[in-house]
Amino acid sequence: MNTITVTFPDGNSKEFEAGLSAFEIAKSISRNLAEDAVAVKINGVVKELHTVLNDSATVQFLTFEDAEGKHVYWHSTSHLMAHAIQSLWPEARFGVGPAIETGFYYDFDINTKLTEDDLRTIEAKMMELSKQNQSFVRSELSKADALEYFGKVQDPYKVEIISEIDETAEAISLYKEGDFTDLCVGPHLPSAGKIKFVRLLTVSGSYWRGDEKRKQLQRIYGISFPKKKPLDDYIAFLEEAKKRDHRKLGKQLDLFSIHEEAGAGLIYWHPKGSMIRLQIENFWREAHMANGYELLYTPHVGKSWLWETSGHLDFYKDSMYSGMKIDEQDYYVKPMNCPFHIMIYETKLRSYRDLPLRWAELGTVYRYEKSGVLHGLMRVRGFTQDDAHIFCAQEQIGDEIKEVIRFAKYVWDAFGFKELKYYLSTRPEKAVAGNDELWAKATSALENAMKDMGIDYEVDDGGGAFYGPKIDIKIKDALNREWQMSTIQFDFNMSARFNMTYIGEDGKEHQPFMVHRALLGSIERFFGVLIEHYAGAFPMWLAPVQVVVAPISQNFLEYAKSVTEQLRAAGLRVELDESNEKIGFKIRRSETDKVPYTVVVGEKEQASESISVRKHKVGDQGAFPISDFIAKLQVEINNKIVN
RNA sequence: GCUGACGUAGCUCAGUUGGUAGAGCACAUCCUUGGUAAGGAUGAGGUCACCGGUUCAAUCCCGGUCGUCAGCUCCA
Repeated sequence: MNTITVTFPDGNSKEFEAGLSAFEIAKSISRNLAEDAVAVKINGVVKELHTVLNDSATVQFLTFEDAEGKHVYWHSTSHLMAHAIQSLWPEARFGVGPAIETGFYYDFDINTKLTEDDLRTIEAKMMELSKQNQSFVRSELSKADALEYFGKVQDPYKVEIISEIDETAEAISLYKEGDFTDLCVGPHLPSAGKIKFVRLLTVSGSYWRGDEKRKQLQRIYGISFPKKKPLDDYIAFLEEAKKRDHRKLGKQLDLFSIHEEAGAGLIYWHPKGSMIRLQIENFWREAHMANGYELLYTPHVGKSWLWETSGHLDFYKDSMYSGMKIDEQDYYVKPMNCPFHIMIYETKLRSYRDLPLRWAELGTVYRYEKSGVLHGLMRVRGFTQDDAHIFCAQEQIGDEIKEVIRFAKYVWDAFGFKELKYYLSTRPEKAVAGNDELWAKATSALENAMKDMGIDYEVDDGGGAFYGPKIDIKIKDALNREWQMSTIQFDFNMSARFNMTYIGEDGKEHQPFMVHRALLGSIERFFGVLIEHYAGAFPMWLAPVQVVVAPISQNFLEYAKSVTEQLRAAGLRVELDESNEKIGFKIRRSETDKVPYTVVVGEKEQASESISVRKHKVGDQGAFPISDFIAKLQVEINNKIVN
C-alpha cells in the first residue's frame, strides 16, 4: 500500500494511505473539521472536498470562515437556487450565476416577472432541496457533446457560452445536483445539505452578458450561511444600513431635499445641511491654504470654443447640459473645471520658476446622468467638486504626487476615516492622449510615490482614463463599506489641446505636467457618505446645532436665554427650546434630532448659576459651571473629536 | 436609457373589488408650568404625481409623461 505525506498550513505533516479523499483525511483529523470543511486547497488550488489524493501534497481545509470557502459555498448556493427555480418554472433558461463578494446571484430567463413574494417561495423550495442533501457531481464532456447536451435542453445562453470556449480547451465540466445540471468549472460543496440558511435579497433586470443591446434577464441576488447567527448578523447589518440611509436621515434631520417638479438630481441644501457644508468647506479652504494651494473661482458657463478645444463636445456632448444661445453664441454649462483653470494659466507666459502651481476650487459642475442612475446625494446631476489642478515640471511630479497623497490622508483623518485603500490604474487600450514616454513617466511617478511612502496598493491594469494614469483612494465607513472618493489623475489631453507651455531653465518652451485631483470627490456625495458614516450624529465640529438649551418650565425662560447668550458668545451653535412642552418632550426632541448636547435649566441651576448637561445617547452628565462646559466643548471642537 | 415595482395630508402609512378619503406624528389655538425620550382638548390641512382615454361616474381600469425605489448599462 502506497503512503503519501500530507503537509498542513501550520507546517506539520502526516502520513496517509494513497487514494483517500480529502474529506476522509479531514475526518481522521477531527470530526468537527470534516463537518465544517466546505472545500480543500491542494497545493494552493481550491478543489472539492471529495478529491482523492494519490500523491504527497500540501493540504488546507477551507471552511466558510475562509474567503475562498465562502466563495465555494455561495457558488453552490447559486446552483441550488437555479435548481429551485427550475423546479418551480420548468421553462427557465439560465445565464450565469457566480459567487460575488457578498453572496451570489443567478441570471435566468423565465416568462413570469418575479416579485418579492416569489423570493420567499424560492427560498422555501431551496430549503426543501437542501434537506434532500444531493451531492454535487462533476462530469466532463467534449465541446461537441456539451453543445449537444445544452442544445437538447434548449438553453441558448449555455450554448452561446460553450460555443465561445476555445477548441483546444480541455474537457468541459458539468455539475449535477439532484435533477439540475449546469455548465460550471466548479469547485462545489460535497452536497447541498451544507447550505443551511439562505436569504434572497433582490430581484431585478440585468442584460445578458452586460450588453444593453441584448435581452434583459432576471437576476436574483442572495446570500447564505451555514449557521443562523451570521445570517441574523447580516440581516441586522442590512437593517442598520437602511436606518443610516442618507436619503432617510436627510429628511428626518432636515438636511437637504430634491424636488421632482424642479428637476431630478439637483440638491437643495436646507439650513442645517448648509451649516454642515459650511464647516466642511471652511476646513477644506483653510487646509488647502495651509498646504500650498491657491484658491480660484471660475464661471459656470463657457462658450463652445472652450469645449471644442477641451474635447468635451467630442467625447461627452451627450452628458453635457445642452447649449444656450447668448448673442448668437453657444454657451454650455460646465461639466468640469479644468478648462477654466487652464484659461487662468494662459493669461501670461509661465516660467519654470512659477511651478508648481497648485490651484484649487470648489467648482460646481453639471452633468447629464441617465435617469435610472440618480441616487440621493450619491449620484446627482449638479455637484460641487473639490477640484484642484497642479501644473508642474517633469522633475517635480514625484514630489507633487507624494504631497497630494500625504494631504489626502490628512484630510480623511480629520473627518474620522482612518482606513484608506489605494488603487493604481494604468494605461487603457482606449488611451488617445500622451505618448509612451509620458505614460511611463507618470505611471512610475504614481507608483514610486506610494512605494516610497510605504503604501500598499492594488493595480488595475488598463483601468486608467484615456488621458492619463491615476490613483484612486477608497475609504471605509463605520459599517465597513468601501467608497471610492479621492482621485489623482494625470492629464495629457488638456495640456496638449490647450497648448500649455512654460519657459524652462534652458529658455525653451516645455509642456507642463497637469495633475487633476479631487479629495472628497463631490461635496454632495461626500455629505451622503458622511451622513451614513455618522448615522446622522455628527461630531461637535460639524453638528449644525451643537447645543439645545431646554428650560424646565416657562418660569426659567429668562435664565435659559441668558445661558443661550453666553454659549453663543463663546461661538457655539445653540438653539433655545422655548416651546410650551414638558422637559421629557424637549429631551426626546433633541435626542431624535441627534444634537450632541442638551442643557437643562430649572430652579436648581438658576439658583447656583450652573447648567445640567445631557449628552446625546449617553444621558445626564450632572451639573457644571457654564465656563467649564464651554471649555470642554471647545476642546472637542478644536480636536475634531468623534464620540 | 433598460427591466420590474411604486407615487394617497409637511412626514410615516391605512383605504376604496369604480360612487371624489382616514390614522399617528408635525402644524395652529387654548388648558397645563411639569426635572432628563411623547401632558390634555379643539382645529386647520388632500384636484389621491401630471396629462389623456374608457365609463352615467375614475384616486381605483387603460395609455402616456414626470419622479422615486431595486438592479442592469454608464460615470470625463
